[in-house]
Amino acid sequence: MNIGEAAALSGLPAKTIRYYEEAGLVTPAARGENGYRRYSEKDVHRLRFLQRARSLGFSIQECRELLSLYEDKDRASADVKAIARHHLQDIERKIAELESLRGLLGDLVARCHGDDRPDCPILQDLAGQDG
Amino acid sequence: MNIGEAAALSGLPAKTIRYYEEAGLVTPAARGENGYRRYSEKDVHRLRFLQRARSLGFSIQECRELLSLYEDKDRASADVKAIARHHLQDIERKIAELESLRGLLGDLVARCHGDDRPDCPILQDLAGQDG
DNA sequence: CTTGACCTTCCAGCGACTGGAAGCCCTATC
DNA sequence: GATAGGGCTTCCAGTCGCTGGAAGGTCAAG
Repeated sequence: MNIGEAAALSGLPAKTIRYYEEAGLVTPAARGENGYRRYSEKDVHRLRFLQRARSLGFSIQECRELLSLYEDKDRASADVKAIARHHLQDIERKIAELESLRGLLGDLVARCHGDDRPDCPILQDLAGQDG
Repeated sequence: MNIGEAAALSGLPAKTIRYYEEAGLVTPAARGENGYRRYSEKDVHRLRFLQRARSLGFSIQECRELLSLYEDKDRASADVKAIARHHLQDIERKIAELESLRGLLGDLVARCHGDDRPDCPILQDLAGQDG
């Protein structure tokens, strides 16, 4: 099949599939005489794997590692788990950061009366509590 | 003062200050005869404002708007609040996304025994529940 | 007079795409 | 046969907010 169909089946834009190819994640099975990329069912499976892994927030590099573990029938599940746990910690760190921001910002927003007068605790905070 | 001192006082790297200048956020009061940027106390105040706003996660564009409201003594606090609330919603959306990921991924990690055997619920999920 | 810290500009790269231009291929219709 | 349209190709540029580095000018201290 051509890239369009592979895109439809994998849920990835054709542009992204080409980008993944450049990044060394998926190489189409062959090229047609016209130069078109031709994908096999196996390629589409790989693309779907990538689609899912990316939607879980794994980086391109992590996807590479996950794919290679996936292909390795002698892998240790511990290796997969290590990658996933690392990513999970990353997510938790980001959540903590964002929650801290939400706290700070939520407080400022709550304290700003938000009318047509100029005085504003948000700007006061940004300006260093003095203006 | 030169850029180095302004950097130390504002908490921003000199490189970042130059970048903000290019982005039209801060223009140094003047240039010395040697071509060096010269910053006033007011400039440093502005830089600190930016430092604080960026640390709260406001985008460069939002910083631009916040600064212009800050300079405008006839501003309505409602305008400031609108920007902040918009940003807050953005943060909350991101938190929700990350929490969803944390749920999915945490579940997979918990279900993976993580030993030297190859079978792994994480890879199974990525591959579409079929291996 | 040299060393070293500081400053200048410009260019490149990060991550993961995304948009667009220029051009070839293929099919269908007139 | 001409034309229109869609899909495919490549390559380049832009996104966001910096950050690193190269090449060079400036300045104060020893």
